[in-house]
Amino acid sequence: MRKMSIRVRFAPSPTGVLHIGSVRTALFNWLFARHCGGKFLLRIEDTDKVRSTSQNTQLIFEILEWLGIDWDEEPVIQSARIERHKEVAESLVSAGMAYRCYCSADELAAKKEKALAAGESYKYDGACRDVDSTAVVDRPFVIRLKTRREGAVTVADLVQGNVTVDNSQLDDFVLLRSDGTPTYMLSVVVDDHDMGVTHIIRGDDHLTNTFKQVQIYEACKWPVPRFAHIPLIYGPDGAKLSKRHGAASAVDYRELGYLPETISNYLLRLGWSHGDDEIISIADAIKWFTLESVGKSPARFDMKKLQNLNAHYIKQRENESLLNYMIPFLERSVNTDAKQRILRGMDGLKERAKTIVDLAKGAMIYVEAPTQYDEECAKYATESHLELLRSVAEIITALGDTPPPPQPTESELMEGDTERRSGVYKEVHEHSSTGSTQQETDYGELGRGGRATEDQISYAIKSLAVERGVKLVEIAQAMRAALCGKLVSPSVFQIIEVLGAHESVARISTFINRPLS
RNA sequence: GUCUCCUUCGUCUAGGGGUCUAGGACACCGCCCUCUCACGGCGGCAACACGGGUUCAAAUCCCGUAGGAGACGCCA
Repeated sequence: MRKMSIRVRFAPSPTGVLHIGSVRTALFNWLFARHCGGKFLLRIEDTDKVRSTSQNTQLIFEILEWLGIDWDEEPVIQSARIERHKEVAESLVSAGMAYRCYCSADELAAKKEKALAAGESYKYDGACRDVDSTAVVDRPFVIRLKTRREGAVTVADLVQGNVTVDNSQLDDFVLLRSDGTPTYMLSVVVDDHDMGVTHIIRGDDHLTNTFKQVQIYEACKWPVPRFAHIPLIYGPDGAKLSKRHGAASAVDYRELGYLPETISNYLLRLGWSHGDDEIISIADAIKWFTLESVGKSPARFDMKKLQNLNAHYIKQRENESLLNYMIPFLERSVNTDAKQRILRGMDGLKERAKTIVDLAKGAMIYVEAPTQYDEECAKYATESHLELLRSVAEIITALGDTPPPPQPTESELMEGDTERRSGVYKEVHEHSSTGSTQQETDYGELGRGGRATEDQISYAIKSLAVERGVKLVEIAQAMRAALCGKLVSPSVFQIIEVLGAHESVARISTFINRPLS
C-alpha cells in the first residue's frame, strides 16, 4: 500500500446533532490518515435542505476541533455540488447506464403495498428500464441506475473481510429525484471520486449500500476505492445508541463534563485495541492505529468506564488548565480571589471528581460559604459538637495570627500521618518536617499572611481530639458540616488552609450560631 | 420477510491450533489506608453461545443451530 496517496474523508450530515458514533468514525478516519501520512478530508452532506441546519454544521467543526481532529483541505459542502451530480446522472443516461423512470409515487406505493401484502420484499420492478430515453415525455421523472442483474459483487472490506452480495438483491435505485436533486447514493460516489478518496471508512450500517455504490462506480468507469466498515456503537441494552440512553450526541458529553482526551481515548478503545493498553495518548494512537485491528463485533457504550477514564484524565491535567476548563461549569462567576482558592484546593478537588461538573460543584466550597446545610449535618450540631467547634475556632484563630506551635516530632505524629500523602500536601509536609532545624525560615514562608498550613492545622486539631478524648472523626465531620454544609469534601484541614483563618472561623461561627437544631 | 454482518467474564477487550487450570481494564465484593467521600494498594467473583466435525491437540479452522444487529426510501 503506497502511503503518500491515501485520502480519507469524514462526511457527516448536519441533519441532527453530531452523534457520538459519528465522532468515532471521524476519529478512526483521522487516525488512519495520520498513521499513513495521508490526507483527512471533510465533507458536509447537507443536501437534505429541510433538515440540515447551519448550527449543526458549526457544531461539527467545533467538536472536531475540540477533540483535536484537524482536517487537511477546505471542507466540501455537498449542496454546492448538485450541478455536478446532475451532470453525472445525465451522462449516465446518455451512456445507457441509467434511465428515466416516469412511474408516479402513487403507482410505486401501490406496488409496494401489494408486495408487502403478499409477504414479499419490495423491489422496483424496472418498468421504465427499457423506455426509449430519447423520447420526450411531459411527465415528472426520476433517473434510475440500470443495475447489473447477473452475477455478484464481492467487496474486500478492510474490516469485515470479503463480503459478497448477489446482484439480484439490488433494484434499479434512484440517482436523481423528480425535483432534480441527487440522492445520497449518487452524491457520495461522485464526491468521493472527485475528492480522490482512496479509503472509505464508515459505519457498517452502510455495508449494504456499498454494493449499490460499487455499481455506480462501475457505470461511471471510475476506480472503486477500498472500504472499511466499522461496527456501530450500541447502548447498554444492545440497541443503537440514542437519546434515550442518556446522551448520544458528542455535545452532550462535553456538557456533562467529559474531557476531549477522555472521549477520544474511550472511543478509540471501543472496537479497537492494542494489547492490554487502556490509557493511550494521541501520539501512540497514531503510531499504532491500523484498520486490521478494528474488531468486527459491535460494542456497547459503558458510561462507568467512560467516567473512570475521565477521572483519570482529570487527575492528569494541570491545575491551571482544569481551572480554565471548569469556569464555564461553575454555578456563578468568580473573582480572582476565588480562582486562587480553587487553584490552591485543586489537588484535593480533582482526585474526587469524575467529571468537570463534579469538579465545579466541589469547588463551590472555595467560592462561597454554605448557603444551606445538608440534613445530615444536624448530627454534628449537638451541644458537644458545637463546644468542640468553639475550641476549633479558637485554635484556628490562634494558628492564623501567631507563630504556630513547635513542630511535632516523627514519634509524636500519629502513625501513618507521614505516609500516604499526595500532591501539594506532601510537599508542604516535607517542608514542615524538615523544619526542625530551620523553623524560623519555614514559618516565614509557610505562614505567609498569617496563614497556617494544612499540616499545622491537622496537628493542632488532632491534639485537641486527644485532649478531649473524642474521636477525630467527630471533630472533623462537625468541621466539615460547618465549613461546607455537607459531610463530603476534601480534607477539612486543607480547606482551612485554603480559606484562611478568618473565613474558616466565620463559617464555623455561622454554624454554631444558626437558629436550627 | 429477504440479504448482510456479528457472538470470549455484566461491559470493553487480549488471544490467530499446543505457552489458556483463558490475560488486562471498567463495574461489583472484601481487606488495607483513612477526618468524610474519593484516590491508592492488595485480594476475590466472573467468560470461550450451543451442536457437530477436522486434528495427536481447538477459544483459535470448517459446517450447522440459536441469539443479536444492520440494510432493504425520490433520508443520509
